[in-house]
This record gives sequence, C-alpha cells and structure tokens, in this order.
Amino acid sequence: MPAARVDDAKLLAGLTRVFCLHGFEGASLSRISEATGLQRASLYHRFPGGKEEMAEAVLDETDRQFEEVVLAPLAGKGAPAARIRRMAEEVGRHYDEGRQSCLLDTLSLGEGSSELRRHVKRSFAAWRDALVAVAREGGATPAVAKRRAEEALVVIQGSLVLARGLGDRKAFQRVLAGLPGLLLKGRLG
Amino acid sequence: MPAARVDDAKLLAGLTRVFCLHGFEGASLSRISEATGLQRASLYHRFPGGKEEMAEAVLDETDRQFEEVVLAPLAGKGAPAARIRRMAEEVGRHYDEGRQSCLLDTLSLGEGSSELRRHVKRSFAAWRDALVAVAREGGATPAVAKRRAEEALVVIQGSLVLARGLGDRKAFQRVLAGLPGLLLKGRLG
DNA sequence: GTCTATAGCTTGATAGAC
DNA sequence: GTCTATCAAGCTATAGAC
Repeated sequence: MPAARVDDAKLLAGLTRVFCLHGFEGASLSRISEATGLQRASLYHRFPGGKEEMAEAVLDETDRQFEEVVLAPLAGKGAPAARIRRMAEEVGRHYDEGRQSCLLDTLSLGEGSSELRRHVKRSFAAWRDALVAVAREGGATPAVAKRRAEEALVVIQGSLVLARGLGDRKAFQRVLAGLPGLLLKGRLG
Repeated sequence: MPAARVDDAKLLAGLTRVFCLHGFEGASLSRISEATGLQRASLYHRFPGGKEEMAEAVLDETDRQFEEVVLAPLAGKGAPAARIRRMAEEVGRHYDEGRQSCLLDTLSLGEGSSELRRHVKRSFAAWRDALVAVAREGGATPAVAKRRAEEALVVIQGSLVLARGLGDRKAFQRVLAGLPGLLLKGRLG
C-alpha cells in the first residue's frame, strides 16, 4: 500500500492534542482536521469508525506510552525510590509539566460511549496496578499498597485539574516530587 | 412581572446538572432544554447572553452554595478539626458522595471564554483561601497553610476524577475523612 | 491515501405570535 | 414568560474523482 502522507505518529499526536484539550464532544472534526492536516474524508479513511474510533486509537496510543512513562521506569534497576523518581520525571514530561490535561480525565466526561468509558477504566486500573506493585516492593501490605497507589493517582489527577483551573503548576510539581514518599511511606514528600 | 413557570431554582438546577455532566461544549441547548423544561427561545429570554451567560449563572450559583458548603461549616463553633469534618460532610453531599463531577473541573475544559476561565480561577482561589485560613488557625505558618490548602483541593478534585474514570467512589470518601488531618497535621487521616 | 463536494442533521441564536 | 417557526453555521459522515 502507498505510504500515508501524514504518518501515524503525526496523526495520533494531533488527535491526542485535540481530545486532550477539548474532551470528546469538544473535539470536532474541524478541529481535528486542522490539528492533523487531514481533511474530514481522509480521517474517515484512516478511522472508518469515525470519531469514536479516533478516540479509541488515542487511548490505545496512551496505553502504549504508558509502558514508557510508567512501566519501564518502574521496571528499571535501583531502589524503589529511585525508580519512582524516574517515573515521576517521565510523568512530568508526559503532561508537559502540568500544561496538558490527562486523556483519562477529559475522555471520561459526558457522552463518550460505554466502550470508551470501559477503556478509560481499564487504563486507570492498569496504572494503579503498576503503582500497587512498586508500593508492595517497598514493603506495604496488599491493602496498604492499593490505598497508596490510588492516592498517587488522586494527587496526580487532582494537581492536573488545579493546574488547569487555577493556572498554577506548582502543586503538580510538588506532587511529582512527593510520589516516592507517598508510595513508599504513605505520605507525600 | 408575571411569575416564571419554571422558577430560578429549578432552572439553575437543570443547568448545573448539564454543565456538570457534559462540560461547556457538551452542554447543548437541546440537552439544556430537556433538563430544564424550557424551550430554546425561553432560555434566551432568561439568559440573553446565551450559553455563556448560562454557564456564568451556574458558576454564580456555585459560588453561593460555596458559602453553605465551605464557609459556614468552617465559620461555625468548635475546634478546627470538628469544623473541617463538618465541611467534609457538606462537600460529600454537594458532590453526591462522588457521583457528581465538579463544575470547576468540567467548565475549565477546552473552549470556554476567557471570562469563564477567570471565574473558575476566582472560585478555586476563594476555596483555597478559606482552607488556608482554617489551616492557619490550626497553627500552620502562611506558607505551610497554603501548601496544605492546595493539597486538600488536589485530593478532592483528584478523587472526583478517579470516581468518574475508575467508577469507584471509595477514594473520594477516604479523602473526605482525611481532610482534618491533611489541613491540620499535613497528612491525610 | 487524499482530496472536493455534498448529504442530512444538530447546533446556537433570533423573530414574532400569544 | 413561553411558545412555534426559522435561520445560518456547524456538525458527523459519505460519495466519488484523482
């Protein structure tokens, strides 16, 4: 088959940007077209399922990035605290230091199909489970590790919401710095 | 003037529900019309500024509720811890125990006008300042109180995002229970 | 694989009767 | 104050040329 003029990476990047910024309903095909450089009809050639399939593709890509941003750093070598620090660095980069919202947040709003909601839930759970594992490595019981992992997700998502609403990214940076303490000792810092 | 068939309270309640669930872009006039029981033209009679003015009205109403949900409990009598507990109760009720998203979150997404964004920012700041005050009462320095207040907002917002995305409201309930500890001692619980 | 053109519906908003 | 009727513009999606 002939090569795509706009390659998959560029396409997905544009899609991600729009869904991230506007959520599912706000992500109009006009905006997507502008962000990706492809006309409506071309978008339907690449995603016959329409907007829904585009959102699914974006979530799939996020799942893939999740491996680099979360799994790889946590699976590296060194003490748990050091590995969590590396994950925090990657997470910070992933969200552009707090300037970008989380897809799992923006796509869980409102009207997305139940398939989309299930995907978001699955991705959230995968992230939580990776955090549970590293907390357990740090000596926490299963129950405690789960609580800490959820707390870590809570503070990451919450500080991103604050960054967007309050226009201040310092809380997000503080949260990232505090992740090792939160996961290993049960308290931020 | 003749009485409104749909009174202001009912109208605002419907508007709030829709903006909360769908965000600004997802809140179409059809949905608003259905939720409030008023036709498009009637909505424009009540809000000549259109959707933007409706969103502003919803934020105004939220600011008003903020006094009952946050300010009044914190200004009551008793020790700071007890007052924070009462606020947490009210906050829990306000968000229907985690079933409902926060307007300050959903309205800060995407395309809302800059006037809307400013309003969200102002409301967030007011909430934070109320929490700063009670943390200071508990003996925290201004800098520490501000950090703890922002952390409180972070965990409230984050746990609401998790409740929505993960479909589990337990983290939200844990956060509410932990607010006194977070604001007065710097750690959840 | 991408385009232009278009279908058909929904959107936010307005006019005017009652 | 609410309604029905309507507008232009936007929307998602499709058809068909290249």
